[in-house]
Amino acid sequence: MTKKPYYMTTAIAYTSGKPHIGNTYEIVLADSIARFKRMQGYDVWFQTGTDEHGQKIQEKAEAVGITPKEYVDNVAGEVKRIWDLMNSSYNKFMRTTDEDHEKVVQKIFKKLYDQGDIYKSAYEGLYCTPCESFWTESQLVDGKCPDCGREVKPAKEEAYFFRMSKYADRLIEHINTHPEFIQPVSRKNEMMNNFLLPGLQDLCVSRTSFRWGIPVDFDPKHVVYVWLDALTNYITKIGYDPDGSSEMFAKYWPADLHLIGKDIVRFHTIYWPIFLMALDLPLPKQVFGHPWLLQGGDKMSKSKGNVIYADDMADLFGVDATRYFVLHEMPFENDGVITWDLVIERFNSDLANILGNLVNRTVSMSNKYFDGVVRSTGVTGDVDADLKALVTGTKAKVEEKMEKLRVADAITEVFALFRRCNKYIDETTPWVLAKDEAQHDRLSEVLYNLAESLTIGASLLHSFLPETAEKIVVQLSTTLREYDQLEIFGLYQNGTKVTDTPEILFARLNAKDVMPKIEAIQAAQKAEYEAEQAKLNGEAAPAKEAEAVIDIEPKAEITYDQFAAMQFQVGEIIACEAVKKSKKLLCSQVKIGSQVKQIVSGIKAHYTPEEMVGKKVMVLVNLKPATLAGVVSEGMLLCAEDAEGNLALMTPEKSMPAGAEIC
RNA sequence: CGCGGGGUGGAGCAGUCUGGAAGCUCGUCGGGCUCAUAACCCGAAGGUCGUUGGUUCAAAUCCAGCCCCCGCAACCA
Repeated sequence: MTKKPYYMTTAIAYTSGKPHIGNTYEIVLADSIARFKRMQGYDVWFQTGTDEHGQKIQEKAEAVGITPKEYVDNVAGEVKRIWDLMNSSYNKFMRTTDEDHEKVVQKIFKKLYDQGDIYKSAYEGLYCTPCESFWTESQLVDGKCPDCGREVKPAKEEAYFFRMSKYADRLIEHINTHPEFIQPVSRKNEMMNNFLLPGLQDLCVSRTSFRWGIPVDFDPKHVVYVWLDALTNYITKIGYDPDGSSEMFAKYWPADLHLIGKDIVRFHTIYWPIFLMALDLPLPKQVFGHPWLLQGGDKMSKSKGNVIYADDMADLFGVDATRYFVLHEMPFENDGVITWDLVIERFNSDLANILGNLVNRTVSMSNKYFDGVVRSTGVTGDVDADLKALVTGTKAKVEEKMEKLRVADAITEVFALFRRCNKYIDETTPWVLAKDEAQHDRLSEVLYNLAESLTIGASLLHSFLPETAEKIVVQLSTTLREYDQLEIFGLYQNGTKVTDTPEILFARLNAKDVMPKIEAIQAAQKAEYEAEQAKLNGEAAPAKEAEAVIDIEPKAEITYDQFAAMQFQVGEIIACEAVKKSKKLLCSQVKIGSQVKQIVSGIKAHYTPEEMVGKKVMVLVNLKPATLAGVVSEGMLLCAEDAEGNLALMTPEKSMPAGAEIC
């Protein structure tokens, strides 16, 4: 009987920097699923990789003076190194700069163009360079990019578009008839309500504004834009070809699972299926948008030195402890929290106390009482049945959780087995039995039951903590159990001699010992960041002296009359409060001469209401009143703004009365 | 009325879709035990399930309103 194929992917990592613990979560999660599926007997193809094109990468490479290719080679190597460090068992690490991928992407583009799904037009709109996105007037927030809040510039670009609307109805139909397609289900409604039901916009699938991408072969001015390039990796690397696909493709497609972050669910459940429909290919069976792992309290920031990287964690705690943490702490639907305190707590309580200590005490007792030889004598006790029932029942529970991709819950089930073993030791009190010669055989049976339980437990643990599971069975002088034997109690070879030199699996950690190391890592990170910044500033040496200088777009010349039409006066802020329902706005009562005007300003990020009060500021008085966030504003407080968008109110250099004209 | 997520014992979370005795892990306190990594086992305290109102025999769970927190930045999954 041939094995059933199972094809799963992670998102491919964007090569803009070293992956941190959050990125690493996805690969470990995927790896656990892949290992579990293999144990269940599936023929698993597990693919991951890197997404290496785009304007941002081109710019980053230019900034450090190397070619984009050198840049991505570097980062891709780093990503792969971390994936390998985490012991991930991917079958293929693909890169979007791989030649075979690029070729097929070009063919796909041509095919879609030839059949009319892609057409040439022009993109006109407001462009945000850092986000590489066009926006319409109505999408802007306060006139700025809704994604990043930065300035947008009007731009026009010749571009190819994909006719999304053509397939929208088919996709809606598919989503409605395949409830398992988008997981967790809460994301499904989001997609339907926000994107599908209001009507799909055609998607821009090429760019002319940068070169670092796959060229459109019949129109070399264009490069293929990111999603058509990135998403297709799922098919190009297993042998899809518009001119005839490979056997491998026939075997594995459609994919069983795309594991992705919740932020890119939209691309995987709307654009990707539509591309596939256009190519006349079946859709993947399931897309799972996992939540994020967030740094507790403080935001993750390199400048603060509190970014948690997988390799740092692995240095401090070991690879399996790192895997355990991200898998266990990540809930199914909501974001998870990671702090060093939590890591240490989990490490001590679960890995050292419950698991490591259990293995250690079991092996120690076998050595102490029986010179390491574990033998079943058939002398059972009342409590044995309960132990055996739980141990042999664990497989089904783990399987059930894994079926639903509830990996954290699956691990909890495995640990419930280990907890039960600890309890069993207390119930049977081997040290008491050891004092009574008549209980010799009972004692032997108890230790046999423990060794057997641990073997089964280790086998179930293997998908999640591969190294640890192997270490356990080595200490017990046995091997991991086959999946379909995990419901059978008593397969541990009678008379096996366990190791006489038990190794501590996880040595308990003292926060006092660990924290200095963490502080050292964080300090190093901060120093590295500052060095980088210094280097960047240093390389822009000519500009360094003139750091305070800033150039802005020149505006058209105006006449004196136009200038004179604007009335500026000194205003004194006599009261100020935040505008409710707004993130950015403060509402000030400004005394100008004998009258008081209400003025709303977008400066909440830079001034608190308290510090506003009492300031004398420059006010544009005769501006037409406007309503911002439901509040009337009768003028404008003038500010200077630097390149980062920091604001400084203009105040008179000498004390001036409220109402004084500025001219 | 921008979008989205969330508010459950000291901490981190499950439970909410499909109403029916408030649960898990950690921590705290008390007890037990000594094979083991000061570990393990048992017990206890501790919650008006953000708030107000509604539906119901019954609401953490369904409905309506309100309050508060977080992200919409990046080093991005």
